Amino acid sequence: MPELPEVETVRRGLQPVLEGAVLTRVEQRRADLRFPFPERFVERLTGQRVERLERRAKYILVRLGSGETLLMHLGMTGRFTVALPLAETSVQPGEFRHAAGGLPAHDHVVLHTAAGATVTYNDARRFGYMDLIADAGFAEHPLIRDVGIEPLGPDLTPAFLARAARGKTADTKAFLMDQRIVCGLGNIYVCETLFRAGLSPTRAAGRLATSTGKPRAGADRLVPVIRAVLEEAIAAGGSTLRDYAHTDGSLGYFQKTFAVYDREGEACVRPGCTGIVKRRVQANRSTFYCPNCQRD
DNA sequence: AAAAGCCCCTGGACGC
DNA sequence: TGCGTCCAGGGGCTTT
Repeated sequence: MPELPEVETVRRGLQPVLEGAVLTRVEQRRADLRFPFPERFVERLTGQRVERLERRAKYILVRLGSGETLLMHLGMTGRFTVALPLAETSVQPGEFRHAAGGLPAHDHVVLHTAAGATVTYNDARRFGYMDLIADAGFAEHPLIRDVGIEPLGPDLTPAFLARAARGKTADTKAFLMDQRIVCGLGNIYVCETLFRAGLSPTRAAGRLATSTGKPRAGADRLVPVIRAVLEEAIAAGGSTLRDYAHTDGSLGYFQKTFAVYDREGEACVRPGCTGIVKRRVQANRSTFYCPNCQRD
């Protein structure tokens, strides 16, 4: 379920366990996820100190003492389980399924720290992946090079959106989903953003800009809405995470009710609106929207 | 170059 | 209870 807010929530959950930790043992239980693991994956991680945990787009970046960075993408079903040294405090965020043979199903990578904690990566569909990238030249790496601006940073402005959208005939939904322009938004938050901004998902992206690339009203509305949607989701995930870190282990990510996502057939939540949320398919993904609030 | 399709993979929900 | 179908928050690759 990882879009930017979920990835950031996971990063914050892993941070107290991994930052400053030394990886004493690493288990890699299969040769590939979406892509093959890099050469000598286990050897290059074992013995390393984790300097910092960062996030870029939907990637979690583990900065290592060796001058390499472990890059992790969660795909659709990637999850981490953290087990702390004391049995009483061990927590298992998310479901913990066991295969018939004994080993938990789909636990592909396990990191053991010198302090006795374990961090387990579980990914049923294996759309996630991991890579090890030298810090020198990191920005030019193919996985990083073409990633667009961070939506919560200073680069997201109406002028930026207008310049990027100018002349584009693709619909606004595809424009916001495109990680090369603004990163971090996925299907849920694009639907929520378009609803809150009152923009039709099928509207041509080029209409965010004038013919000379200056922002029009849609671009002005999108910027604060994108920020608000993501920040609210992070705040909700963060509160869930505090519970998980200190008490019963009931993480399961951020579960908030959405305004339109997965609400086909339900009444629009906007006060006074009599619209019914519709679902349509764009680029093989479901789009949820209110045909009344998002006419154009 | 941009846009549209297809594909990767497993599991859960649902209908019969 | 079992089986078939559809759907899922990711994005890369190929075709047009």
